Amino acid sequence: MSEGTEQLALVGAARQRKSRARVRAPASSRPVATVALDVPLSHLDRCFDYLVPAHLDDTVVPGGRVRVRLSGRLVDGFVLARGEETEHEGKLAYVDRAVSAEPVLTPEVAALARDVADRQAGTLADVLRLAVPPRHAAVEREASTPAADVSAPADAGSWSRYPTGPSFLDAVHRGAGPRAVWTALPGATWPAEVAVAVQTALAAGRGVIVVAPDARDVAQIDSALAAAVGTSAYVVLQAELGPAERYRRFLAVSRGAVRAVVGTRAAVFAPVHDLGLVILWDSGDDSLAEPRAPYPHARDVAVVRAHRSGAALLLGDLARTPEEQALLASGWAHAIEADRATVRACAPRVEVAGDDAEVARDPAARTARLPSLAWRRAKDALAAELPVLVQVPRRGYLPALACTQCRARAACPHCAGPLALASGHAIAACRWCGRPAGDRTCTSCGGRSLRAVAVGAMRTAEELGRAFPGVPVRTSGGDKVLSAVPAGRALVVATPGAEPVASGGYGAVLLLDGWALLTRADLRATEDALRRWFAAASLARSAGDGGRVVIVASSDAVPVQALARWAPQRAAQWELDDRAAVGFPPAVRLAELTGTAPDLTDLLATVQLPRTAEVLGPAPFGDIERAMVRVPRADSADLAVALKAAQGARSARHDGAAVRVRFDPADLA
DNA sequence: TCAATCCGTATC
DNA sequence: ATACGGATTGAC
Repeated sequence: MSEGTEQLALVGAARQRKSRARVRAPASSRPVATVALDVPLSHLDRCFDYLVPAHLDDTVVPGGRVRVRLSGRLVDGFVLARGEETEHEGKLAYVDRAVSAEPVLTPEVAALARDVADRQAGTLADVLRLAVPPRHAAVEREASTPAADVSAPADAGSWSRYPTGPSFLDAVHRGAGPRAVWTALPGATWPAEVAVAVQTALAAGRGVIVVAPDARDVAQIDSALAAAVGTSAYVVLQAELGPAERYRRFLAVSRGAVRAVVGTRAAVFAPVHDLGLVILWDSGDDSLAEPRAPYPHARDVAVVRAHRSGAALLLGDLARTPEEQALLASGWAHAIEADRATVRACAPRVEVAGDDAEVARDPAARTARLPSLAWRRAKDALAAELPVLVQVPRRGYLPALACTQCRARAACPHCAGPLALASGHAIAACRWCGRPAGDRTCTSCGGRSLRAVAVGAMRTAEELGRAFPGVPVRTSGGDKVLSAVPAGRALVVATPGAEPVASGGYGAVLLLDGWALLTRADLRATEDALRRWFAAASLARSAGDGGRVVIVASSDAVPVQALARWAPQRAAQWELDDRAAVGFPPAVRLAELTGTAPDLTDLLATVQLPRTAEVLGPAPFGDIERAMVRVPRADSADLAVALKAAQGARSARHDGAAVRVRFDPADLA
């Protein structure tokens, strides 16, 4: 045989093998598989039907993973359904391979993910990447360990401190799907209260999801839950687990072996069976905003999921976010909060050291620029052998422009966006719509001049320590965060969000540089400052036990007064009203579009926006550009549909790069 | 008149 | 991405 004919024979054999493999028959029952493909293209974000070959009949299951051919190349996908019919007019291709017969994508989560993708103008594939962890074949072969049964109903316990608390638990027990915004009383009881709610749903035979912003909060809930129902009644899901363990626990949930999940933001998608309750703790923390496309916030996902599935929803905080206030104002959720007398009994006494406060005479305290009130309260606590917490702002907040007279945030007269001085320009311009703001007056005091607020001048722990000689100093922040400190005389210096819990509570909590948190160049600065103040102040002992909080800030600022009166509800309503007045979320729906100038221009020219839409910009945004589109909340869905359609048209034409679309971004400056 | 090539569009 | 169809172009 010559070399040439040998080659021909080989090619012939290969072709024969191939064609023999092609002689396939469809499965005799439900031969059509509807598949959601893992492709990044926006215009391909829909289902495709494939034929199930007979030999894959048992392994192509709804919720399982397959590999199929799409226009010549092999792509991964999830089977959404098996059926008899297809709507597709043309010929169906066969499923190429059944990757896994493990039904990891439950119908409920698939529908939720579709809903979330639509609301965020994103693709189902992107949401599924957030919702379903990567497969681990070895783990899939293991059996899941069934959870311990929880049959003992929980005692309402400290929930009875809230007038509507017991009725909420009762409604959860009945499976009535109540929705509540819960303002937790200060102190360390909230994890135990979360555990009671979880136990209530579990004892009623329902599934539960608890989501918290970070590993520290998850750990607190974990230990309270372990005490209430035992560690084998639930799983903890967080990113730090590693792929195998993460998938193992995920499978325990998707197989129904475990009914309760505690975790960070991705846990809101956990395929818990017969979901009866979703709890979201501290939803104002921006770790709950997903940083990957399509940027859903765990709060929005939780709201949508509870709404779709009829599960109960509990949004718990020490303060209250404007979004929660909006849910209450619309009547969608009801409030769980203690009456004034109970709040007064649990809260510490909050005192304000104003801007012009007298600085302590003590030389060391003077060096640390400690107001004398703060210094005295700390001294008293230390004398009583109690720890003192000092909250100091982090370095490196974005410098904001503020009114020289009253320190109010400088806002654009046209769209209320933040003003900034571009390098080399003497006139401030709006970062959102780009308009120069040469001749403006401050809306709060009428002042005409602006200045950059130098924030983040962090006082060092050593500096503060010198004001209290002989007292042990502990620091918590950055990459070394303490979760707890023992009772006893100590000075604990922490950055916001990194405050350790003190056993028995702090004798005094000093919130230094309050105005620095308030004047951050972020639209959520006020909300965020309040959340961090309430969180730190909640670690103090109650007023009756001598707990004192000193905040160094202007005493006539509304948020400062809200803290002093321990009235997070009033602060949230005030903030929501303010956002409505200037047109910020959650009073409106705002889409942030970022991309190169040509891409943005093209998208904005293509998109068929709702009539009510207002376009701000594009304006420079780092190396690229940014535009904002805002609509009344009633038109949110129309805006998302319009942006999705425009993105789809662009991706179908292969016109330029995609434009990033984020709705109501958590960090807005 | 026919084939090679280009462009736009769908992808099951 | 790649494949396909229809239109366009260029050589005979």
